[in-house]
Amino acid sequence: MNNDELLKLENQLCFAFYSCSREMTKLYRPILAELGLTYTQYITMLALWEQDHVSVKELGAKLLLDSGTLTPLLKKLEAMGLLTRARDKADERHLIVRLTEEGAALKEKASLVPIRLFEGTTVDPEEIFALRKQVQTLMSKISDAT
Amino acid sequence: MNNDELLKLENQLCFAFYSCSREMTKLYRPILAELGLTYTQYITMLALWEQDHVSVKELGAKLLLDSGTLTPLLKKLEAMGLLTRARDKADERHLIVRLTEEGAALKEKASLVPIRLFEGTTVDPEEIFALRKQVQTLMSKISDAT
DNA sequence: GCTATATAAATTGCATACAATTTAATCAAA
DNA sequence: TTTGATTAAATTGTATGCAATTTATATAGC
Repeated sequence: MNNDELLKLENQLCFAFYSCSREMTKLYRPILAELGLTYTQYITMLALWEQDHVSVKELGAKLLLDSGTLTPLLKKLEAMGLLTRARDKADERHLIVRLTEEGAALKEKASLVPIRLFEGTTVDPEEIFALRKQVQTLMSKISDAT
Repeated sequence: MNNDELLKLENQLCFAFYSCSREMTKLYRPILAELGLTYTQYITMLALWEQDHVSVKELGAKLLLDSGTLTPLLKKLEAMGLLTRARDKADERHLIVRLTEEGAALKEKASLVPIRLFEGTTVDPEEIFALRKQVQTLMSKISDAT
C-alpha cells in the first residue's frame, strides 16, 4: 500500500472501531433513556449486576476506566439512588460500591435492552457473536503491548 | 442465552468496540504526540489530506462529527498553524477549511504512524484488513437503521 | 421585493475520558 | 517504630462528543 492509501480514513482500523462504537452508542441512547441511563452508566451497572460490592479500583479494571471518570459517574448513580458508596472498614483507602434495592431491581428492565438493540436492523446474531470474538482477540493483543 | 448471560459485560459487542476503540487510541497517543496531535485531530487531518478545501459540514459527514465537536477542534488546529478557516464567498453560511503549507507537509511525517502502530504487538496485517471490512459492514447496517 | 423556511456554524450545557497531581491510608524496611 | 514508599480515590485541567439552541445567511413562494 502506498502512502496515500495507507493514510486514507477508510483504511484505518481505528477509525472503523471509533466510528462504529459511537454509532452503536447512538443505537443505545433512546433505549437507555427509558431506563434513565447514559451508555457509560449502563455498562457500569452491567458490571455491578455481574458482581456487586466491588471497589472503584476493581470496577475500573473491568471497565478500563480510572477514578477520574468513575468518581463523578458513581456519585451521579448514587444521587439517582441506584448504588451506595462507602469506605472499606478494613482498608479505608478502598471505596466499596454496593447496589441499592432499586439498583438491583433495574436489571429486570435492562434485560430487554440487548434484545431491542438490533431490532429494525439487518444485523445477524451470528455475525455479532463472531465479530465480538475477533475484537476481543485483537483487544488482548493490544493490551499485551501496553 | 438467559438473562444473566445476556447482560454480561463480556457478551456485549458494544463494549468490545468501545473498549477496543479506547485501547487503540492509547496505542496512538505516544506516536501522535510526536506530531503534536491528539487522536481526533489526527483523523481530522487524515480527512483533510484526502480532500482539502472542504466545509465543516462535509468534514463532519466524513468523520461523523458535528459542529459542536468540530468548531473548537478546527480552531485549535488553526491556532497550531495547520489549517485556515474562512467563509465561502459564494455562500457565507459555509466555512471552508484549507490546509496550510505546514499542515500539508505534516502528511509526510504522519505516513509513518500506521506502520509504527502495531509494532511491538502480535497483530497480523491480514487480521486487521479482514476485521476492518467486517466492522465497516456492521457500521453500514447500523447506519441504515438510524 | 418581502417574508417564511431552510441551512450551516457557532454556542451552550452536560457527560465522559484521561493525564497529572493531591490527599489519605497502609505497608515495609532498617 | 518511625519514616519512606506504595496504594486508592479524589481532584484538576484539557479535549472530546453530542443534544439543543442561537445566529447568520440563503432560498422559495408569493
